[in-house]
Amino acid sequence: MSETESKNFIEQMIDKDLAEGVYDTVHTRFPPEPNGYLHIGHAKSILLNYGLAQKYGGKFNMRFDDTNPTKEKEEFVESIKADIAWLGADWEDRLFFASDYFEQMYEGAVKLIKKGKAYVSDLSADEIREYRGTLTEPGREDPGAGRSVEENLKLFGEMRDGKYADGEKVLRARIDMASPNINMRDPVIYRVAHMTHHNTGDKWCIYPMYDFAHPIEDAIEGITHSICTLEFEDHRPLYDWVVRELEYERPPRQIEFAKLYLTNVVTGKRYIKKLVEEGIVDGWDDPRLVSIAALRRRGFTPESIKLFVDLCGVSKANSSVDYAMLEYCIREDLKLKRPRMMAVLDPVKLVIDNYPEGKTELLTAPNNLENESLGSRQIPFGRELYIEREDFMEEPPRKYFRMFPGNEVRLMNAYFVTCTGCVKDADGVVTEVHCTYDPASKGGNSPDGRKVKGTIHWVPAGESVKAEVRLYENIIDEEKGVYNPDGSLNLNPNSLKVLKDCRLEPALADAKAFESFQFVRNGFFCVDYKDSKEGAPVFNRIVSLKSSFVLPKKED
RNA sequence: UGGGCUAUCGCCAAGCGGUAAGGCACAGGACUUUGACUCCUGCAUUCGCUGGUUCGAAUCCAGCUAGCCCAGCCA
Repeated sequence: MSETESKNFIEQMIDKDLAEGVYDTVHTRFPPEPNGYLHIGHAKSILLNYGLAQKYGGKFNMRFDDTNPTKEKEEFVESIKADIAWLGADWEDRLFFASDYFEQMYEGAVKLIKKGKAYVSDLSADEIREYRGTLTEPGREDPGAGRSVEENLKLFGEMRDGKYADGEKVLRARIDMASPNINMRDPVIYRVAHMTHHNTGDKWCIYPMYDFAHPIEDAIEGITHSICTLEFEDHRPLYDWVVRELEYERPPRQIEFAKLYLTNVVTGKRYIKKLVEEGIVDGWDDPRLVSIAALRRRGFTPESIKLFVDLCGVSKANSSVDYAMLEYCIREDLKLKRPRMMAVLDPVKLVIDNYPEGKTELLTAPNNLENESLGSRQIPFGRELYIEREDFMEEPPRKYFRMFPGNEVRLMNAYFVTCTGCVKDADGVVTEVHCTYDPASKGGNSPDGRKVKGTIHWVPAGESVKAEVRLYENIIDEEKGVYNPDGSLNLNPNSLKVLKDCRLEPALADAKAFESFQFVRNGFFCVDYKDSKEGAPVFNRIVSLKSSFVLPKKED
């Protein structure tokens, strides 16, 4: 970090810890439960934790918080690892599973029992809820709280040995049933669950709860700063209680920050599930979603997501970041990196009447004017081309600089042409635009120094490749907001537009899956990996340009 | 309504007692082989509200108000 940049509140806390000698290093971790796919919100946490370790010359661990086998699956372990690696967070050789610490957690629980700080309860889940009291009334003591250390030890051992059915007994921490913080009212720290665990198989039938397991996981790994989201603030006293009672030296410190929310996108798992099940989207990686896999498929880069997360900042204020900020980040990242190619999304034929019939020539086009290192390519040019339908108007509005009868424009990287008219079908739809060219203006400049106001893109009619292009918009209706009054989603009926008759310049025919390009005036596009195998590639629009789709306003 | 947390421009966000950074968005203008990009310019006499302390307050104190989180044998 540069000296001039301000530090976020977490960095300030770390600086203080380091200065006071509370810790002499920084060790962070990202601890997802393998119960679903990662999304943009997780990216913030991943990049924050990884970035902190980097800035302070410390370490970053990857850890699966797999303490509840009823929710977890192996497939999520793999997808999460892939997403984090793609984002560029490197855990080196430190990939851990909370379930690998079950023995130590068990020993910790035994230690608590021996200290009189934990006891076995016979209460049912419903009874525990009743005994816990409410937000305004204190709880009552659990009948099991009176058991002796010996009896607790024996019972807990029997829980481990499988003597009890699910829900029959739990282990509770003895803290304070009257605490105003409900998390401190003798929280359950172990429950019975006869179930096969993805990692430990059938070795265990009791599993630790998050509040007990997490601080132990952090302490075992030597984590210094355990960064989590705001909803765990109330759990911090319990976190501190666990590491204190278990007498860890240099216990980790929990720090909470606000989750990242984005405007006009669906992040709720149950809503995404519904969209997938109802076939509204084509899976958890549908480009309209903001899962890491969806963003990747759409063509977002790890760099753009890093930029985005950095621009959003870190604070404790709940907030929702404008989607436009994400769009800015991908444009910013790609604009100098990727070639600018010509692709006509809505083609109409352009005939150059004074260009020799049968003649073709190769014209040279720079791949990116702002980045010479991207080189150049050759494009075949001939008498018949395709241009964008919106680039011709028989009766143009004011300030329209493109094709209209009598007007001269530049065909990008090619020649000046003067529009002479058009041909229409019986319904009045333009089927051909006609023009004449100035052979002296090859390359796009006239030797006599005359200027044109408009430049339009084109592809050769004969040698262009036909392709499908998918334009994605937010799946949520931006005007109406995310939810309907009844709680259902406000879907945007135009969230996906498929253009089947697009024409690309020949060089685009060989584009590979995930490869991205700038289409002149139409934005940034990426080859969809799911459809890249057969025939011409299918392009997903990553993001459009800021305003080039807007036709001139009708003025005067 | 018990406890915890938050409140600075349309959206994020610095600021930590010395007189409101920055980014996104937006609006003008210049430039342009696309109207994009780039480049200029503009954009909070005011920091949820009300009092108080102080020479001086977004920053300290008090009292309000609003929003978020907590009563899983989820994480």
